[in-house]
Amino acid sequence: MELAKAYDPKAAEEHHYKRWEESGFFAPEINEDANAPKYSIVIPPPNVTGSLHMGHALQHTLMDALTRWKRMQGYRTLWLPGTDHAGISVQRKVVEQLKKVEHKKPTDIGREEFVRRAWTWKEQFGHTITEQMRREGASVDWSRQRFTMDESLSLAVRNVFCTLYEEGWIYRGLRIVNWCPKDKTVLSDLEVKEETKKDGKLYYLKYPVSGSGPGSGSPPPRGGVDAASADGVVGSSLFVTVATTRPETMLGDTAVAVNPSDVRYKDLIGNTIALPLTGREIPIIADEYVDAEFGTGAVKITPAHDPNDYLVGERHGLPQMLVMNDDATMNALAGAEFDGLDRFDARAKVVERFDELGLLDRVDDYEITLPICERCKTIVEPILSEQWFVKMDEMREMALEYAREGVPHFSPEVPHQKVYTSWLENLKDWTISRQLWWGHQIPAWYDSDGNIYVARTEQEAAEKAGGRELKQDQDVLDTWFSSGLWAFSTLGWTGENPKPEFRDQRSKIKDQSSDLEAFLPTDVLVTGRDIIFLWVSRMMMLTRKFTGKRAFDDVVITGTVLGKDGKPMSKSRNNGVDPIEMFDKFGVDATRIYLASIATGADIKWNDIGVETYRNFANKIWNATRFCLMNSEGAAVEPDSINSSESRLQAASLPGEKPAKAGTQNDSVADRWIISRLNRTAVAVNRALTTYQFHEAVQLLYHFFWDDFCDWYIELVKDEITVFQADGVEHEPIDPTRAAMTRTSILTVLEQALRMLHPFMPYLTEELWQKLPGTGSGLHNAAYGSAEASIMLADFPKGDVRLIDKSAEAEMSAVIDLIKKVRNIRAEMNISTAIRFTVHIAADEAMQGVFRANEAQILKLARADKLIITDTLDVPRASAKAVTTNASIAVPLEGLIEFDKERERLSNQIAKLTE
RNA sequence: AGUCUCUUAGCUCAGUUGGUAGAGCAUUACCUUGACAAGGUAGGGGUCAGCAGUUCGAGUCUGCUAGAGACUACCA
Repeated sequence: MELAKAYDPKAAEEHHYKRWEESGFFAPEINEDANAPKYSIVIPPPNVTGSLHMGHALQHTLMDALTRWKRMQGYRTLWLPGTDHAGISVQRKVVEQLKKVEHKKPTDIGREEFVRRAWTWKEQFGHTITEQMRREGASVDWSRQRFTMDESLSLAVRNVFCTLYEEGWIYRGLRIVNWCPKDKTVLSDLEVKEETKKDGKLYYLKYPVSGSGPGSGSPPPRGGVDAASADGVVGSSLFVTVATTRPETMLGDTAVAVNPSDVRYKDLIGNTIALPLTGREIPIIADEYVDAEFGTGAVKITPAHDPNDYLVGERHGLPQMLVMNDDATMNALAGAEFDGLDRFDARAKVVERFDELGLLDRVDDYEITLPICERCKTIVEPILSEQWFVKMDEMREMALEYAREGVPHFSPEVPHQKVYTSWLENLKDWTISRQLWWGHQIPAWYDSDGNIYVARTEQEAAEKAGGRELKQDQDVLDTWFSSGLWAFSTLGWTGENPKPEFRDQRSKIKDQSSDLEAFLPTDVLVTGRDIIFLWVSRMMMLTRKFTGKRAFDDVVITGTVLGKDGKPMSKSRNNGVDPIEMFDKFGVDATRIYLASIATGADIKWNDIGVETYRNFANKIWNATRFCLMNSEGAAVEPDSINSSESRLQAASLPGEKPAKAGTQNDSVADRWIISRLNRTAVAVNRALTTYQFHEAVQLLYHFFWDDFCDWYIELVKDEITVFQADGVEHEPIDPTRAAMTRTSILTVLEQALRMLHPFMPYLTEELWQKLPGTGSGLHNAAYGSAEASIMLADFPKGDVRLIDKSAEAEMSAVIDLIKKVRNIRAEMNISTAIRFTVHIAADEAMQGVFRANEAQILKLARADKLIITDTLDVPRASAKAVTTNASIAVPLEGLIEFDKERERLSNQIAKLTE
């Protein structure tokens, strides 16, 4: 059999996935061993907003490598796929589409129709995502694919909500929340990001103190207290100046606060302010919250528009005046003059009016960080609003207890283990309601008196309400609420007992009723650092609360794949790299193994050249296999020939009998060496994967394959196995028995290497494996004995430390050293490769034996025609000499080079270098 | 402001209990030798950001300095 001259990824990628999937290789049921240990991963469900990006490709590669590795080891393996409904993101996409295509607003078509369109959107992009994952080679069990709004997962959501409500862990309350005026919904703290504005302003507004005048006993004006000038603007003569970045909120001020120990204001406490533009009187209060050193030491208090002010207001019983609408325009409470104005127009107008009244003290440039909506970048407005919250007191403790035991364990450990723990310690309540239509509608109903009935179904609510007319809460739950259940809701947990049957339509699947018992806790979660708090922490809490188990033992945090400019990939920067383009250009396998070669958790600047390197590696693997196949006559893959030390010993211990298999006592140093290297590599690869050091595994495999196997082993045994030409006729190798044995061992070593590469390069390795003689289901891990043959079910090499042969490695390294030094002499002396010469070697007795045993290989690879091996060197003066760790070598140069020409060349070189 | 990370060859990056610096790409010379030019052979190139300390010995441990970055909190 002869392969094409170069590897064509597309040809290999075309058919294997389909066969794997259709043969059920991805499902845990493929495992025939009832006692097999289990291994499970749930995928971080991609948002159904669009297509997958390079970050997904990275995470999927790592998850797939782990899954394939464990599957090959005989684990009952489940990698569960699915997608997330991504409330806000999808809602926004659908709104945009509606506007663009039909020039309509959501309210024009109504909730029901809107949700229907969102489902259509989900179908479309969910499909795109699953097709991309198939291209990636992801060995996920599609029969268990989930969506966060599946019926069973939605049931789980309702049950969790109701249980938490009944236990008092969920409550409805009036709080300052983050409000996005564009999306018109509340956001959790984690969905709010920051943006630094260098051109921000700090406005100093003068508030006239009521009923005070000069000589009324107040202290000499200092700090923010101003004696009024003669203009007597609003009939007052004393001012308190406050500083604010949001002047428009003054319309909702209900107090001015000062520090109780601030002597400047001491006598003003208890007085009132005539709040300009509103005609309202507000008190001057004392509160420790105020920092006397900052600004003027006097703070306007707007309880309905600022979290700190809210707390001050609570302490002092201040009224809460909400002066904005949900789109961040001012409302009627702001006054007729401002009603309907956008918050920024209102700001300008407030400032303008203060200026007109002579109450604008000054405006400073001030760098300010603004809260912005993570999704739409709109400036978030803190406002007072009634929402649903999850109390974090008990939840926090549940996660913290685990954290103290080191669960989950993060890789890399630094800094995530610590950051995760300290974040938990300072956790605030979680706002879970969202003013959206797309998502899980909150299972709470209200009667006309405002009584709340939280129930699993409308019927249950109606019963509780005793026949009163009910209206369901219009809000939906935060996307992360359902995501937080992902580790167990995807495995069949619904909170119902007995479990309802949602799986009827999936009749071809065997009994999965025990998925929850079998696969929870999952083994590892692979995800990005941006959702450690949003998702990882909540899964730990909710999984423990509802199943009593850990969601997962380990968390692998991947780095960020940055654009070529070193910045995060984004549409606005136009620095994105589409995984599909890379697949097309370099192949899926090259892209995958490149992604796996990145140090765990490290950010990476995207670099096509990195992928190209592994594309070249793929081609190297292809061509090495091509060579082995061209010289495979009479041989086949036989793992026993190299793997089982027992059979090797056995074969060697039967005197007078010919070895039953290749690779026994007749092993050459080269054979013992490559077997040793193979096992050393296998042990190290397993260890690297166990500790999630993917890049290390990749490096080990790369160098084993390219350096040890291709550069040395193939070159060393080439003559033994190659069909050669002489006198225009093809000849079989001189020693056919030896050739057959070596051909078997080279094929077997190659096959072992392909198995180890499979988790990273599934397509290439399957393509080649299928072509090797002797491969078949007989090579499968015992758990897959009767399955159709595939490398993905082959037994993953464990590596046997007993086969690590230190003396063979030492001998080979002496031989390699020697060959390299001779080659170096040739290159330095500028001797043509066509010229063969005599090499003198001086070494101790043991090493002499080693060199004699490998004389043929040394002669060939050093392109020498004679070795003279002695105790001490005895060579003419005109010899090139070199020293290795174990030997001194010399090559007499007489007749090899023309000394005159060499002298000339060297002096030219000297001249050139000293110019 | 707090916590943390990074700074290693021209470029992109590995370096896991401290023991004489590694890879890929780029580069130089030679080689179209029957697996592979997406290749082979042999090179060149680094006071591991700086300073001080611990140690027989420091890229690796400690402290400080200088750059870069991340996260959390606050910012009237």
